[in-house]
Amino acid sequence: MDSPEIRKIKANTTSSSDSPPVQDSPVFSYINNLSPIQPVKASHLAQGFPGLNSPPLVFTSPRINSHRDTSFLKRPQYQPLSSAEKRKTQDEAKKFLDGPVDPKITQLHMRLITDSRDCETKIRVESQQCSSSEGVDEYLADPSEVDSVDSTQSASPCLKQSNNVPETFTGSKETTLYDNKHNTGTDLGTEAKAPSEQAKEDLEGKQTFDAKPVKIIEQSDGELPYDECPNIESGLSVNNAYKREYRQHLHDQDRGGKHEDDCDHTPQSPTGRLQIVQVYENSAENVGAISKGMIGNMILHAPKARSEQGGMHRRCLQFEEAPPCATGKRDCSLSSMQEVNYSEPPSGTGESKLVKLSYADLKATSKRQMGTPLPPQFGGNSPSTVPKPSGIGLHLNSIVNAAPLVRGTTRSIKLADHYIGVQVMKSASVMSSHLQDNVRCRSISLNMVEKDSAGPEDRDESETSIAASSAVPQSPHTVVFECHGPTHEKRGFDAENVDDYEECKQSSPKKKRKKTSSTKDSDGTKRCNCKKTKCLKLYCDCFAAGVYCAESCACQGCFNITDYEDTVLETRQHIESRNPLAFAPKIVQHEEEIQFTPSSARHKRGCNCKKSMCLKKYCECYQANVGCSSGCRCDGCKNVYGRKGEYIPIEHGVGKDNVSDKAGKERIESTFDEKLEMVATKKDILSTELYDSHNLTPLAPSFQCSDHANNVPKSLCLPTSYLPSPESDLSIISSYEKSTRSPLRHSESSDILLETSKELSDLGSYNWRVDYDNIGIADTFSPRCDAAPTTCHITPMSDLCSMAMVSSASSKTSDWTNASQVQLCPGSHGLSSDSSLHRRSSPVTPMTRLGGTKSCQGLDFENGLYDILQDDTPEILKDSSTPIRSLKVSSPNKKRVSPPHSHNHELGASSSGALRSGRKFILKAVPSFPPLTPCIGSKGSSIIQNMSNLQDKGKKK
DNA sequence: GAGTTTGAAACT
DNA sequence: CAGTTTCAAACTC
Repeated sequence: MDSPEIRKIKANTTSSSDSPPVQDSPVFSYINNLSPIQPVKASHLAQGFPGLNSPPLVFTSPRINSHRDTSFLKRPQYQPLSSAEKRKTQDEAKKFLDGPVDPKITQLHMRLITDSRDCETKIRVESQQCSSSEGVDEYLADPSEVDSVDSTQSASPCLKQSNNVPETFTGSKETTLYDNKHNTGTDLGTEAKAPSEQAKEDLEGKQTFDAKPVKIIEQSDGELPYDECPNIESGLSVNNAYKREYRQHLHDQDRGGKHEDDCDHTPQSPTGRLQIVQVYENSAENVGAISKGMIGNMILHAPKARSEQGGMHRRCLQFEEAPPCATGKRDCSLSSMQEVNYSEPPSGTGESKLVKLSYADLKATSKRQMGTPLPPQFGGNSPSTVPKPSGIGLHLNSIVNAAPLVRGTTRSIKLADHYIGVQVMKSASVMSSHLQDNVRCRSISLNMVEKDSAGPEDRDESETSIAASSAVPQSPHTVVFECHGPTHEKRGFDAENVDDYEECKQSSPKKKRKKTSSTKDSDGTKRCNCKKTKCLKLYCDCFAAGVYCAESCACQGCFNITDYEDTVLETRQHIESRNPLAFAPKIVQHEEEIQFTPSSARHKRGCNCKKSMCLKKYCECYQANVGCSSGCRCDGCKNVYGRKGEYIPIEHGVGKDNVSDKAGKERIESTFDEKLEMVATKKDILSTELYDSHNLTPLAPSFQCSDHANNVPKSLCLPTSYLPSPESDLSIISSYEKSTRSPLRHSESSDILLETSKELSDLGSYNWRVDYDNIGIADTFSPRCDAAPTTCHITPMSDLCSMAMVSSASSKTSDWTNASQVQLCPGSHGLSSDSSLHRRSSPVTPMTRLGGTKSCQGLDFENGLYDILQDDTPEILKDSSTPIRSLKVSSPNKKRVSPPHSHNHELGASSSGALRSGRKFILKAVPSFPPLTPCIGSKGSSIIQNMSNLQDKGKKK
């Protein structure tokens, strides 16, 4: 069917305007949808494109046809096109001809694309599985080149762009593509958008738009054409004929970036869809400028390519997302990795070595072991491991958290952060980078981004980090270990010569900058800048967090390094002797408050703000994203998270079962809403705060986004139990304390994650997840939503990932993490959504918080935080746990579980599922997170924000 | 980047 | 416990 019609169309198009009418005909459009490519091919190349069967296989629907057509066309075209000149001439002529036709076609393609998108999930899997991608890729690879050549030859901008795309394959593609995209986007984007958008709107609606800009960037940046790009291009170009070529050009551009991303990351994740979609959108928009026809083609190709290859590529691009998808695996792997690492960390060297190779090279100079927990007393060396767990569900968080620990990771994280920042702005693709894979992707993406914008150093770092990550396959731990290496170095510096240390610092202006710029690293790990205390007083965030100073730290004469473990321990003990709770988590849930609101996380000591009105980071409560409590002595408290005297209406409690019961729910919700509003209104503040928290955790980006979204989140936030996060954090903390005491943390955390993923799917948590998924879907900020659900299905982890994906779609990474967290909680943690949430959010955040410095500990929980808790906190916690209001439950594991209501508030708030979920989960989850109580607040807020963002998005939609 | 502000930590 | 000093982060310019 297609062929004849297509041919006609082609002829028409080639001939001139005739084609438009034909295209206009619904039948024609339908045909085009089925196989838009073919027609073009036929007309132009006439090469016939036997059509790639593989694609069709994947796409049974119209797409298939189109794909087939394209594929077929591509091959045939390719051959015929082998003569680049001919193609060029043809292309040019076609361009003109196609131009008009393309719009229609594009619309059709759009439909196809949308269909393809729908199918993308399937396709992704299929594509990967199916030979279509490969076959096509192979087939396309050559064509792409040809096309590119042709295009290049052809003066038409489209061709140029396409040309660029091919180039990008080599590695520069991303940038080139990106540039092209932007350029074209600006120039052609408007034109192209119209058709593409229309088509999209028709089919998808407006989903693509949001993601486009960001995605594009990401794609261009993150997505490297390494693997697939060529293929994609080829595929695109191959598609032959005018449209195909044009498409290819467009696709190439788009895909170039996408593919690159995909290549970098991996086609695995369902995220590919999102990415693809985004890419598509991006391409459509950007490419749009090229030419409507081209755009249409591009779109068609893009979708196809997506389905075929693009899906994979984009998926890869979406690494972040993909990671989430893979999170299940990743988590498992990570958990295993973590476990392994954990076991290793004690030795420390083993892991560190691995990391060191890459990381050390990169940041061999790193002064300190960022995340390294304080010496045995504090928490042993293993901290690095902990981060992974946190990272599992919430890679971002974990990353952020972990980053502090490991230099390499931190950099990667930093990069990721930057990237995230961009991505957040752009898309959620980065968001997803929960798992190591994600990390890789991020790092890669970051690298990409950095290449585009960042300086060479960062690039190198990112690359190295990436390499490291790759070397250590996906084990954030490795990164952590790397940190150890640096720490030793730092030790050397600090230990003997502060001057040297300073010199070293000077040597790394970037580090200093980062440090100076913000106390927290991009990772979210804290960086100290101590000058007089030698990092041996609570003034030092690192020391206070029970973590060794890291490279990023700009401290002078630092003694908070492994070399001075003894000194550190002594000092710590001394401090503890004076104040047993000195190292205890500052944020705790108040049972009293809990009654009112599940999420009653509060600062243990309370703030004493006089001028900041608790609206700035001067306020520890605000900094921790927790509300002020009666314990605060602040004046004129306006804490967005909860004013003094009023309990934060965290959703936890309200969230569902727990809170709902209480009449306080409404109040809480209202208060929470108000808070949210406050936040929204105070975007700046929140942004800063959130940002900080974000820094700590992946969530931050999302938060930011959410923040940007602002008020919107409220509705979302409320429904979600995320708000409780702070509380959860507290609960987590308490649990953490308990857990920390128990050696389970790491294994548990990791295990929990894995289990959670599984269990969640298996257990009722699944429902819970579903809810989140639904939410995310409802949000359906973008095509991602679609992908997300699908991804979720892929695996339990995937579910979480998908959730994350979904969330990421809306808020992207951060959201994703949150979602994932939530999911994890319900499932594995059964503990409770809270626990899961907490873990994800809090665990991560805690990691992040503590993490920067403590993240390692957190990572090391077993060794680091765990030790810390045991050593310091344990006592403190033991005592403090009860002493501290926040610590509700007695037993670490039971903490959450035992106090049904109160816990429910904490946990329940996060989700009923959590409550539903078994205790096991909770217990497990708890252990890992507790250390980072401070983070909790941020997490919670981040989660909430994410939720709110999602909600907002959904509302907007 | 330097200087100021802020509030926690430390000290008395 | 209160008051003061020290300190480092947060913030501003």
